[in-house]
Amino acid sequence: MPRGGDNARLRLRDAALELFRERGYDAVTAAEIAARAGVTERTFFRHFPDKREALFDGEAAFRDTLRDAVVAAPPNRSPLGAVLLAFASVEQLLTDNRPFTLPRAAIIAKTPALQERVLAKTAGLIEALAEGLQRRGVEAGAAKLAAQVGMAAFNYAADGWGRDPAPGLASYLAGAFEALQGLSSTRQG
Amino acid sequence: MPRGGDNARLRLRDAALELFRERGYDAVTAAEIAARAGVTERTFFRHFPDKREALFDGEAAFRDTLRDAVVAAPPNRSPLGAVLLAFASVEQLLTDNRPFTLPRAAIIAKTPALQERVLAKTAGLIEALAEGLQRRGVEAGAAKLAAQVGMAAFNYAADGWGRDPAPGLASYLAGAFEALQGLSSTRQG
DNA sequence: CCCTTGGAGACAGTGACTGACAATAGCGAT
DNA sequence: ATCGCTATTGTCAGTCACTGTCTCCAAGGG
Repeated sequence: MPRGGDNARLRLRDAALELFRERGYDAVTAAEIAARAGVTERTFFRHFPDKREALFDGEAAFRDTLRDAVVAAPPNRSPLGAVLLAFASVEQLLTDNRPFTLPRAAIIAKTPALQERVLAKTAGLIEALAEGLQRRGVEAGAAKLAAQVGMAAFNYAADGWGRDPAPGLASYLAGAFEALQGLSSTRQG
Repeated sequence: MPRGGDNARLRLRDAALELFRERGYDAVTAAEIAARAGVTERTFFRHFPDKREALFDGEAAFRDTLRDAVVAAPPNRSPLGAVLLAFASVEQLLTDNRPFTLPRAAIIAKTPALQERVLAKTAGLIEALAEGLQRRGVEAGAAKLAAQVGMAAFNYAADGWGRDPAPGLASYLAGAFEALQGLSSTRQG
């Protein structure tokens, strides 16, 4: 593999995050990102299929981790239980990545184009979860449904976790599971 | 309202659908759509914020209809019950629009960029459902959760309905509701 | 030492979108 | 009829995301 010690892809990713933080996503051109990384615009597009993707590097790996965690869940777990356990198992990973994901979230919150890409990534995660469930013998339709519901529960839990991480993600996930049961009852909290 | 008898927006929408069907989304330029509609490219972008949006004209109205249906559901309904009832109430509307949505779906299935936009529109629908639930007194977090779960159930139901419309959408929605209960049990269907 | 391989530069081109300004068509008021 | 008023469109110029193609160069293997 040519190209000396430094990895152009990493420099591009970092340069993009920096510039987006400084001036906002829309006000930064791909050429500027490339310049800060010390390469040409063409090279930027060799590493990332489009400008947005520079902010989502590594998502594929996370996707696979999550899918494998679903497969690895104890076989006596229900579909939804396996998904929630998988989310709980990546708590440490999510915590470690926070210094990177927090500023990223701030940028995304300001630009609709990036929010759209987040939705696409989320859909990819759901698909991976469903695939993991199918490997456990869950029927395709039920797997998709459970994956979607599990993702909704995770979002619900992550919302609380973001506000106060002390109780731990697992605790919030348990709360989300209970909230799910309440959705079918007329009694409202 | 100036401009003779014909509505440029409708012509643009129709022209876009035709051209996308003929040659695929990517191979059609905005200028070509405008030309077939008898206007200039600039006018196209006055009616639609971007090229994709030409395929999603009217979604905002559908969104409002669905939200109002949630609000109008009998007050004794559970959050999830209100959402599912709202979906059932638009069955006729969905059936009527099928001649338009079917070819559209074929185009979308072929182009990732449009699939991403579908996800954004779906997120908008979920938000509208959640807003309707909040107007019924459901707490914000629970409303979002119920809206997401309800949308997942609708997708599950619509999948079966698309394959065999005879039993009616409401019947499939009831089946989805039952499937939801099964997600927490180890027993798999 | 040559030859293969793959990342990177250079260059030109397409097409989505935007801002600014001018032109026109219908409409109500006079 | 005519004078504006306003909504809609045309025109033009420009930016920027993204792509194809060709060339160049560094490393590694024989």
